[in-house]
Amino acid sequence: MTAKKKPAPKKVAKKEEAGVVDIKIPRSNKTPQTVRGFRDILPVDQVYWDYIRKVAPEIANAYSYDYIDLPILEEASLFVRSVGEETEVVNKEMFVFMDKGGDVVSLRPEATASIARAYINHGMLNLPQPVKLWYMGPMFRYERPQSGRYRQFYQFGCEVLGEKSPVLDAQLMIMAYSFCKDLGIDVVLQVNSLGTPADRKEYVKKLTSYLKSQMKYLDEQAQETFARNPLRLLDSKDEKVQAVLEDAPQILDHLSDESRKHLMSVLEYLDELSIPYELNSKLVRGLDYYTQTVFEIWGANDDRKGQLALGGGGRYDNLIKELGGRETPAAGFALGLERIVLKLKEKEQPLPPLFKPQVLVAQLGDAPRRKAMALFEELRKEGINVIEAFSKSNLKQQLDIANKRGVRYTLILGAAELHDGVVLARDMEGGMQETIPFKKVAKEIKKRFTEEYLLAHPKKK
RNA sequence: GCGACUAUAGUUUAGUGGUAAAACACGGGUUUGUGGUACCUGUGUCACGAGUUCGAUUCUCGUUAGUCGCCCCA
Repeated sequence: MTAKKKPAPKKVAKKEEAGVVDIKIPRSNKTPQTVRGFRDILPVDQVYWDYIRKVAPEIANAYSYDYIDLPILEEASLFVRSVGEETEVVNKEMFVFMDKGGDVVSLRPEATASIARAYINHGMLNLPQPVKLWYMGPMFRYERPQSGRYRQFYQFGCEVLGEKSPVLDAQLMIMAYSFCKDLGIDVVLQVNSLGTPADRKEYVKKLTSYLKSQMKYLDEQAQETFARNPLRLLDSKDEKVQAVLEDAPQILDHLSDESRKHLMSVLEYLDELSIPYELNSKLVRGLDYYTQTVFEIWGANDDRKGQLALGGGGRYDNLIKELGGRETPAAGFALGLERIVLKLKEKEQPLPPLFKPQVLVAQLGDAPRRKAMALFEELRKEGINVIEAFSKSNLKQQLDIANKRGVRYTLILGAAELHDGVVLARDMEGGMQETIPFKKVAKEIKKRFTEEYLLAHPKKK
């Protein structure tokens, strides 16, 4: 009576049959370069990433999302089943290859599919619902690089599974909005609903028959898109296409009562909190798993042309079932962090670094250096932002570094000071110097950096 | 995947058919104890490969990479 198990997919007998080849790694005398679309994010740019790494967990924690690490490599079939076979992401942008065992694997092009897989694999349906997860990490798509578009790019995303309440849709949008807002980026949400799969099917039928009557106004490329997925024509940037679409049926007019109610409820929450959004009936998303609410985050002053969405998301009530789990409603969003950084760089006020050195310990000679190192450790343990330049020997260089790093005080320790058991504290702003006994240094420095002191002596710049 | 443009020091740029210049940045120094100014000094196989030429960093072609548009997406 046991249901017949499907025979396990035949293991490919020989690697050769699977097309696995031993790759000879070419020897090159050229200086190595990063591969196309991949790049180093250098220390000068890390200040932006520091803020992102600070704000992302703040937002996630505030809404009770738990962090999850997901593998960068997955079975390629995961994405075919989730993102969709006919999507560009899957059929031409995935980093797919066969590993040495003959398995077809892919660098992840996005994380939602992995989240759904993890939810199923680990029986998260037995946890209190909804399960709220967030992640941050690199994604990979084999695309033509452009500004704000790399083959390795980073996403911050939040996913909520096991609950279909519209309040969660709204809350995800609020989170994405707040993330940008906290970083000082003005954004507007674009919101639409794709309804249930049945609604969507019905609408696509109507849209198709309308577009068929307009075929003569569509160019070859548009016709191709139409053949592949008529919905994709809706967000076309082509003016002619948009002209044709003016009289096209709107999806919002073809939602079932239930879908309409869901959307209205989402919008009411957004209205209540005065979150800026636009209802955009032409917003469709490139991933097949979306149902009901979909949204994107655009820069406040961007139009659709030439501007990239900072992020997007929506509801995917059928995905987990598609992947073999139980029917589980879910929703989520992801933000493109390179694009966030681009926005941060556009700001006129540069972001102040999160670590602001306060004091530099300078030393002259071997014995003073040993004492200076001990002093450095002491101040560090006291929580003072102290820096040093122990590899330098002359005072001039050390003061130069103190100046460039913008510390307020340089503590100078030479043979004379060592002998007297003091340091010379130089105020880098006025040039005033005073001697402080070793034992009092930490206390004195702290005193000078209390808030009252900073208020009375506002920082320069 | 398609189309266009670009490629000279770490960066931004000049320049020339006879093997390169400036500014800024960075390192060192201006008699080994005082920074933000000044002066001196160092740092380039002129992206890579081939062709034309007596000779190419300069002209031509190819490759690679970047930028922009399309496609698509974050």
